[in-house]
Amino acid sequence: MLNGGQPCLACPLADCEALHQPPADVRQWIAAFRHGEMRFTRGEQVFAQGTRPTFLYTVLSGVLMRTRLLEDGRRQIINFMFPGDFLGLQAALDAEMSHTVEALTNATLCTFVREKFFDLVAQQPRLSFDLTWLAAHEEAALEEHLVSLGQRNARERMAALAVFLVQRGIDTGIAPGGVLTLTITQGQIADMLGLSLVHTNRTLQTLRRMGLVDWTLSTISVPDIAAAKAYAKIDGSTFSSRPYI
Amino acid sequence: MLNGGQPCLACPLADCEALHQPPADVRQWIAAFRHGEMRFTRGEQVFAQGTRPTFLYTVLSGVLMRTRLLEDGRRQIINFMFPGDFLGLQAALDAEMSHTVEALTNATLCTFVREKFFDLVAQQPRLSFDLTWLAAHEEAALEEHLVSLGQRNARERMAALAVFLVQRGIDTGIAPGGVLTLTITQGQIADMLGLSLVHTNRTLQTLRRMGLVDWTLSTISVPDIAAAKAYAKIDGSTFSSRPYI
DNA sequence: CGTTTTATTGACTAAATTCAACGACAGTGG
DNA sequence: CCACTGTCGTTGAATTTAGTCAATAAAACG
Repeated sequence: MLNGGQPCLACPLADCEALHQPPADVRQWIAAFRHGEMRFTRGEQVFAQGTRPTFLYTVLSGVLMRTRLLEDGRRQIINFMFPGDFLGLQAALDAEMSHTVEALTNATLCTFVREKFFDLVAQQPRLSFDLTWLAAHEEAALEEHLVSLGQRNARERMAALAVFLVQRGIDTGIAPGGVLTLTITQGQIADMLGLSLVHTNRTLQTLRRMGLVDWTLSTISVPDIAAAKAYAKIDGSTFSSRPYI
Repeated sequence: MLNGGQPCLACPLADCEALHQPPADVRQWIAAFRHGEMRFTRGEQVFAQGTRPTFLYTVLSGVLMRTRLLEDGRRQIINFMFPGDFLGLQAALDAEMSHTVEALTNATLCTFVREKFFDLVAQQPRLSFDLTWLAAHEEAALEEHLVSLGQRNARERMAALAVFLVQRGIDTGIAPGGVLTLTITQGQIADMLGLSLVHTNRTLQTLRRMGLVDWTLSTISVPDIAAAKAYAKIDGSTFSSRPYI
């Protein structure tokens, strides 16, 4: 968890096909604007529900999850965060975080000082626009999860989640050959899908037997994405091609 | 559905306590920027899933809902939109709408031309900031709904929804005395909460008998909001005080 | 090699869905 | 004024889905 790190000119996201790459001048501006880099190890919290963090983050590498807790201990996983995602929009607006963010793998984050957020909006409309793009995209993902929890049964939900994770892995270049190496326990799947642990286990076995997913503790892949999408009733319109920040 | 209408200087949202009011110069700018007003009657669609609309909207009066359809007819209501809310962020970024927006009451919307959206971001950082605020707030609402669908049982879900609707009605000044006059059928409640119609009916009766909600076809109120929040395990941190646009 | 976490299984219970009617009510046209 | 139609709400019974409890097996970890 330290500052410094290489300048933006060597940003690891520069190779990412899926992101727009900013022109040189904007890149210079970001290099001056950003605060540094931080590393988090698997299981570490980036920020906690109910706090007002000092920093905002962009994911440079790694996968994280956003969770929300009820007082009685029940936990809902809201979404997973991949390279290129922005963390802390609520904090940017001086609000209390409504959720916790925790690293699922070792992760490197690019840090920004929260108080300077308005400068970004005022001075870099293009970056501001991209941030709005990210927010709209994130909202669409939450919509899709709402559809899952509200309308799909356990098997459909799990198939939809597998497709979502693999797709994001492919889009962000961390799932070579369509195989995403990411440790997710069945307990975490249960907390994401709103199912009990036992039912999650049985459902996962069913999907494996059906040949719809190939999902173990540490890797996820979907042999036939089109078939899985059809099974889970996911419509084709995935919008891709992501902006930079 | 016509243009014109009164200028922003007489905007109906000007009286709304919960919104920041822009300074005179910004207000002038908006008056020139906006396209006009449109009226929608109950049941009319503002835009449809899968399309790229020409206009973006701000809700001046009325209540609307955002829904998402699966091919087989299952429907999930994503959220309800109240005065001050912004519609079409996805469209602003030239993406296809992932959902349908439909008026639940007669509604007046302030219209903006989609192509000019970037001008707003570039010329009015403060408005851009507020838009980001709205997006973050909307995301927090979706999070809360995800928690409902994933972790709460039918009774808790319904209590949480009642509290949410009444709270929003109060915050936007359309629920005098804490009573929100809004026609929502049990079928719509079912589609919001991911429950069957029959179970929705029985759950609603239970909540009425428990005295937790007073919810009929056309009005919603919650006699003891604190008690209902405790019952539904809603934590206190509601963030209010909304920006303008 | 023990310890902890994670996965799996069976038996039982609770929650929610489905199917199938029926009732209440408002609007319409004769 | 009254039958006709459509929407919305309500009820009972049977069924399915998912949750709970309790125990064991299998990996992963130091």
